[in-house]
Amino acid sequence: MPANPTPLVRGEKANRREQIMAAAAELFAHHGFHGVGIDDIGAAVGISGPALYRHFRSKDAILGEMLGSISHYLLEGGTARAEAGGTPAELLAALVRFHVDFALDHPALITVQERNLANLTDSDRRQVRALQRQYVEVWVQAIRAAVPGLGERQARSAAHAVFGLINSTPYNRHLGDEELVDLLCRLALGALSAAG
Amino acid sequence: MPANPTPLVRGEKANRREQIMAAAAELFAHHGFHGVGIDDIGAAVGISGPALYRHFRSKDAILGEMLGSISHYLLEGGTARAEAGGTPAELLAALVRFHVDFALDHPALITVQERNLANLTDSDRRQVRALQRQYVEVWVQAIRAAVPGLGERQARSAAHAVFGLINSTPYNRHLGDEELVDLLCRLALGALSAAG
DNA sequence: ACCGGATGTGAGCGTTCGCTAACCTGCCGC
DNA sequence: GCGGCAGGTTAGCGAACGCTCACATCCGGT
Repeated sequence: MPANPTPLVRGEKANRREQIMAAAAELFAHHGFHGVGIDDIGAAVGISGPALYRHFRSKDAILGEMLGSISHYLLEGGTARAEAGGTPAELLAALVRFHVDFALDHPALITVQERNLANLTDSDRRQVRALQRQYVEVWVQAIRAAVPGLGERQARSAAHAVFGLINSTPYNRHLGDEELVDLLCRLALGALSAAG
Repeated sequence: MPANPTPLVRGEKANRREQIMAAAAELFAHHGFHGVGIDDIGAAVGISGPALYRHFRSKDAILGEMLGSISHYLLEGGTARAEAGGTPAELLAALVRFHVDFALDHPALITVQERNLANLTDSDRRQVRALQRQYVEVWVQAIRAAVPGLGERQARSAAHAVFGLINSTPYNRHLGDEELVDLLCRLALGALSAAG
């Protein structure tokens, strides 16, 4: 039945961990970390219950790796744009666009990252927090460069607010993707330019 | 020991339900609905475990009443301002200010309302959703009146985005209350005025 | 041909959860 | 001053949870 047997199957097997993480993200986003059982996650990828422990050390480890890779991706993308050069306004627009794209491409991940930080192991939470702080710092620098007359703390608050603005939309899609990206970018940049 | 014995004590007893709801809100906001046990809530108000069932029918009922009263309060405050008259810009500013005040006065409530809708009973969720829809509608009308050239769906998305902006800040308070209220109002109105 | 590691299953463990039951206590109205 | 009710306690039930274990299966390399 499968047209291209080995490579696709092999690909699927190698991607089991990511497949599990994607399913878990969806479930965590909808019901919360403690509202999802090991069996639910297993069922969502077609295996059942304890088979997950062939791929992850624990349920906490799934969340830990999920949030870890998200914050890593965001920080990397943010610093890359910061180092790319351009005017302050261009950099800010690039950061906004980057974050918006991520939020709309991975609504479940953004939701989990926003809501389930407190459910991490202590050590996982420390790591994720550190990455998040660095990411916020990239934004703070960009905001202060583009919007004159803003203190560091005000810029930090504004950054968090803009994250909230962007992250809130994933599950409220009344608009087409293209139009929504455009609207969110305008809203975010409009907010920031009114901050000074 | 108590200075004014009867009235205060009686007041406290009459307020037991609200006292429980306030403690539960804090716990739900931090750990998620399923991450909080009946015993945790009891301990937070100085009684232990099953005594809660003298005041609430179930754990779900606590969340249900909590989210119900929040959405009721928001809708009431929103419609009151909508009916108060004034220019479209003034109305929008009043709505923003109202929502910001609520978010900063009751950070835990706003957080729970944002994150734990899915944990409600089906019937509770229907009721809360209905109230929320009406509240959003108040905003949609106000936004379209104040910002020309915005379709209904764009206005709805913008409203959700602004809720996200405002609701995100409760636990990120680097600024004093006064300054934060001011900043959030400017950000929200700046975002909306850039939406057109 | 066969062995070994990777992957999955089902049973079942100890714990925790939401909730009920039975009982106790102090206060208010008669 | 006493009876009843509001509000609290502890014990414990049944279910669900995270996780381990012993065992089955499949598949690639020698």
